[in-house]
Parts: sequence; C-alpha cells; structure tokens
Amino acid sequence: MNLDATFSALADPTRRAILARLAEGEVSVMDLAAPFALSQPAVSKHLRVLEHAGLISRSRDGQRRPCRIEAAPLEAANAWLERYREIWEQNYARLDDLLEIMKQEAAAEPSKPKRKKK
Amino acid sequence: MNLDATFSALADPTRRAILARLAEGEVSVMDLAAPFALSQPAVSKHLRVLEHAGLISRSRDGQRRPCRIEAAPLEAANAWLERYREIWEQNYARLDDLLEIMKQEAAAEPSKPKRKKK
DNA sequence: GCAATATATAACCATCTGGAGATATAACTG
DNA sequence: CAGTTATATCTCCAGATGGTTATATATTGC
Repeated sequence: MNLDATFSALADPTRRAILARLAEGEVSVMDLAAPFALSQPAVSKHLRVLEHAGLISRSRDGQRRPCRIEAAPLEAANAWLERYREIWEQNYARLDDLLEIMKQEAAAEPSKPKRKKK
Repeated sequence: MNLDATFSALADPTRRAILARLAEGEVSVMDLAAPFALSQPAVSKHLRVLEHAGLISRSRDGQRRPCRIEAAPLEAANAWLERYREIWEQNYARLDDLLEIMKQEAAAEPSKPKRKKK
C-alpha cells in the first residue's frame, strides 16, 4: 500500500472519474472509455496506473476484462489524511474564536480599532 | 481548491514529510531542508508546489519566509475520499461474510467443495 | 481456421517533474 | 557600504507522464 502511487493515481481527473464509475460496480474497459474523449489505449494506460496503485483489480469475462474498485489504498490515504483532521478542525475553531472576538469588539466599540503591528 | 494539484502535491514523500513537520508549527525553509539530503533549491521547489496547491502559506520574518500548513485542501481531499468510505467498509463486511461462509462450509464438509463458476 | 470484438503493447512525441549547481535578490549585521 | 544569511530563480538534465496511431494478442462465434 504505497501512498506515493495512490496519491499520484488520484491526481488525475480521468482516473478519479473512472473510480467514481467503478464505485457503482464492475465495468469493462470499453464501457469505461465511452464517456471520455480519449482513445482506448489511453484508457488502458490509466487503468494500468490504477491497477499498479492497487486501486482496481481485473477479472476475465470472455473477451472483457472487467474492472473492480479496490478500496484498501483509499482507506490508507484516508488514514494518512486523518492525522491532519485536528488541524483543519482547529482552524475552524480559530475562525470561530476570531469571529467571536470581532463581535465583542464591535459591541464594545463601534469605531475601527487600530491593529497591533506585531 | 483543486484536487488535481492537491493529490499531485501529496504524491511526493518529501512533501508529505514537510507537511508532517509543519503540522507542529511554522518552520523556515532552511530548517525544513535540514532533515533531507536535498539542495536548498530542491526544497524551495517542493515548497512552491505545496504553496501552489494551497497546502502551505508563507509569511515574512526578517530574512526568513516561515511556512505554515493550510489544511483546507487536506479537508477537500478528505471530503473526496469520504465518498468511498462505504465501499471499504462494505468490503470488510463482504470479507466478514466470506469468512463466515468458509467457516460454515468447513464445518459442514471438510473436503474442498467446488466453487460455482460465476 | 477466419472474422469480429475487447484489450494490451509498441513506438513516438510534447510536456512535466525532481534533481543539480550557479547566481540573483532580500534582509540583517557590522 | 560590505559581508553574511535566507531564500528565490535560472539553466540544465534525466526520467516520468499522458496523449496519439498502429499493431499485437486473446477470446468468441461461425
């Protein structure tokens, strides 16, 4: 489960769209390619990137190679991001604090107070 | 808030390490560069990528340009991933189901039963 | 075996990326 | 002003990326 490969694979909008499509179930390569103004080899390349990142797996159904989403790398990416959750929540907390302070200042003194220049 | 730029920025281990460092507070470029076997220009390039993705901002402190983490893009990335949460949770549910079935089959019949082919 | 369909691979191209070293800019220090 | 420190920018390079067209492979159906 390689975060480099995972985030790199997710950095392309075509590949994110492919994953969105696969979230609803298995889809063949041709069917995946249809919505895009892309050649079939280009789509195959994207699928190879996704497969290499472990984000999809493929089976065999006649001549089709249906793709299936594999969520483990997404979960790993989520776990990485989770470590930063407190930061953005903290930022909201700070914003709330700031808004609260501004409200109090506005109530205490309607004129614009000079800011300390640090 | 551009997911392409965000995921692309997160795809590099040096940049993820930089973010991890910044999670603890503002750090100057030299201090950020110290742990890496990288030239200063290389670190500046990484910082430019992070800044372009909105993942960091920079202020001025004398000759220093301290970097600060900006969590908004991380939150956006998290929101994108969140849409797939049910998939990996579902996969665990399926795995649990499968293990349960295998256990029952093993209990019912010790020999290897033939799998239905699709 | 042959044609058709689905997919993969090859060869090529333009652009991007991550690194380097050298140099420029900006701000402090004397 | 001159020297030092912090950072940015320029130029160069090798390799990756995303696209193309052409071609190869695999599977089904006759």
